[in-house]
Amino acid sequence: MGRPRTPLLDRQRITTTALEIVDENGDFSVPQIARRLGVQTGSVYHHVDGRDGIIELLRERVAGAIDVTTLDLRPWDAALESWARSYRAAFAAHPRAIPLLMTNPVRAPRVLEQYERAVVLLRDAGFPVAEVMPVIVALENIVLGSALDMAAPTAMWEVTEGAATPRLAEALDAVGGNRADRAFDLALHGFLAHARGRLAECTGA
Amino acid sequence: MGRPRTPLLDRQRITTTALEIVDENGDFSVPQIARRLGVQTGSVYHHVDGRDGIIELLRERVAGAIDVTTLDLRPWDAALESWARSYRAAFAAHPRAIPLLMTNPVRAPRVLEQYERAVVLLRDAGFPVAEVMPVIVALENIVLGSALDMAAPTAMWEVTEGAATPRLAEALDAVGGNRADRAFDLALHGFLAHARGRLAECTGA
DNA sequence: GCGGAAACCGAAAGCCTTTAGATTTATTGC
DNA sequence: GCAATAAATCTAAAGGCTTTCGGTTTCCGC
Repeated sequence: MGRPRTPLLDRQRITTTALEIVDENGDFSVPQIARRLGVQTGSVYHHVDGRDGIIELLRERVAGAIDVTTLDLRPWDAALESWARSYRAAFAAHPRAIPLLMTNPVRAPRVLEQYERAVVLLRDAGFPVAEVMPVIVALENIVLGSALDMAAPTAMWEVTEGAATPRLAEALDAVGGNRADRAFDLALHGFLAHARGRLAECTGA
Repeated sequence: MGRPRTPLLDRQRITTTALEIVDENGDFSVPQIARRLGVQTGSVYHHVDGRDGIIELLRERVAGAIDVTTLDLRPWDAALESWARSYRAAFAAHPRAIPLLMTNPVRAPRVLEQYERAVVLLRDAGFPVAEVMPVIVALENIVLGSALDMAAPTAMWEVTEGAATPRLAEALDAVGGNRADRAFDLALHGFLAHARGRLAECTGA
């Protein structure tokens, strides 16, 4: 059959289709993508660096939804909070993709720049050099832990029936449907309050 | 060949071998397990409910290392902190297994009981019913986010070379080799301080 | 002792990932 | 304009994985 007059595939369409399939099934395979695009499996490999390459594209696509402008906000804690919320929202938009994306770092320079800017933000705010990375990583732990919770609700939520855990069932009933959001808010606010305190110690003393 | 005089397989040995392989390779397959145990692939399926069943066994095995007695400690915040540390340490002992374990809830009753006890702990301490689950889930987010960080260091740690992010490189140099631990401590202490404050508001007002 | 259950083997179906060569079309240099 | 090269697709195949099924031998209760 040879080369078609107008290309049937490109990285963008492959990425979009893969994300579609992941949103539906929680996973994808190269043959599935090829079938949806009306193409043979092998053809996909001419545009993409294997299955892992597709995952990398998904990671960039999802991370691309993070709002970069949040890091321009002031004061620093408002910027950090907005960034964390936008970060989490980007993953929340594709919860079933999270397990695929979480296990490898984001390599896109676009994301690395955000970390660079976060460092500058905290240094300018008065944090000592050695304190900056712990703050950023801690925030990231909260964001990713919460994102993971949205993708893989940890146990119990479905096992409430078991009469072996009555108090747990009680506590679960008492929370609305927004348990994930409330937990995230709690962890985020707690962390920011603590960070403000540390900064006051450093600059005030 | 038929049934052997002494069984060659059991769930325990399968679990141990699977964990070994995961520790080495970050993943496992049923044929790999069979080869190590000198057995045909199909035989494994007589002891285990498929590949997913093996993952469930791994999850129970790893979670089994969580120290249950920590929840007996008082006051409540000491108990919570010890529990979180033990929880994290259990996963940290097998970092490469984390991606496999994180994406599904733990179904083992042994773990569910821990949540029941955590609920009782917080209720007794004075937390209102509706506040209990957010506190537990938030703590869990921090623990799992931090565990994930140990398994999949988020970007940058290896990409420091790029001169495009000088301030980031600077901040990275300023932290010792314990970045993951320091971030976890920061998030944990921040969260506990916040929780103590919330409790004071509830009981004091 | 006998019948059924248990534990293993061998083999096969069906999926996936990845690579290689063949074929046709586009592009580029002259 | 033409020849050489590059690009995009197909066909085909190797090799791995998961899971199931039937056959064979051994154990256990009665």
